Amino acid sequence: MNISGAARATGLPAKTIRYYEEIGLIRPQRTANGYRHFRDSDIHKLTFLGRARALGFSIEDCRRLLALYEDKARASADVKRLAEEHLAQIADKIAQLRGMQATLRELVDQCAGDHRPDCPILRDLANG
Amino acid sequence: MNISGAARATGLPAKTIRYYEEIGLIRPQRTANGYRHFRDSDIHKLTFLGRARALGFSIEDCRRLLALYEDKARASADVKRLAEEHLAQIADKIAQLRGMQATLRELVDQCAGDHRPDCPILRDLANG
DNA sequence: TATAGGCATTCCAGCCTCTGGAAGGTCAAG
DNA sequence: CTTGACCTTCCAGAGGCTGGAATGCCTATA
Repeated sequence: MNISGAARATGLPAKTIRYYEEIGLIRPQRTANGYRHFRDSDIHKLTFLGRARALGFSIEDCRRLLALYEDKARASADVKRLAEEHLAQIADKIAQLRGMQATLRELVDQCAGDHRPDCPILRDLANG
Repeated sequence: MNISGAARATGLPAKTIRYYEEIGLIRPQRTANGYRHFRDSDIHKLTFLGRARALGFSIEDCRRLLALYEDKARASADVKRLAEEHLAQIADKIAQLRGMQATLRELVDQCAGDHRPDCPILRDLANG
């Protein structure tokens, strides 16, 4: 399977697949003409990566997850710890966004939103 | 006031202040020796920028907000629209994070987290 | 006056994760 | 033999800083 097939099979853009090879997440073989050749195991890994990325894991976390995935003597505790740390980061981000959301929602609700210049949003940004 | 004073006054790192000048958000004067000189209006703008960034507005949004802030003939509707669009983006991000959170939480809860290799998290990543 | 230190300046590189585009090689169909 | 769809590599840019190097200025003290 060449790169466009791998892209179709995994849902990842070809550019992204090349990038993942460049940073050493996958090592597809090459055919005589220099084209990448993706085996089933490469497709599996790419799919794995796509799902892990969709769950918000960083590339470095993905690298670790992939290593655990391939290590048949892994401890599930190691996977769980990674996932829990990531969950904590997600929770942090959500909390931060909710803070912004609450503040901004309040300001927006107070703003007349008409042709006049007076604006509580700008006032708040200017004066705290 | 020189750059370290401006940094203290606004809570922004000096590096960030230089960057904001580089991209044209502020235009501090220069003294004879080439040092930046920050007037009160510059400090106000930097403070404004710091608050807008803290609410998650992009740099380009900040540029627009600053322009509206300085335009005494603005319509508050323009500010409100910007803020509402940003609110929508925040809501999108939160929804996306919550999706990840729900999925990952479920997987983590199913994982024994012990010394054995069997792991629902990896299974899910591998097989959907 | 020499020196030390703490400021300031500019410029370049890197973070993260791709994404777009240019310039060129390869392959199958007509 | 050409066309068009692939493939390759390499370079640049996105956003928003952040770190570091090399260099210059200013002030205080010995």
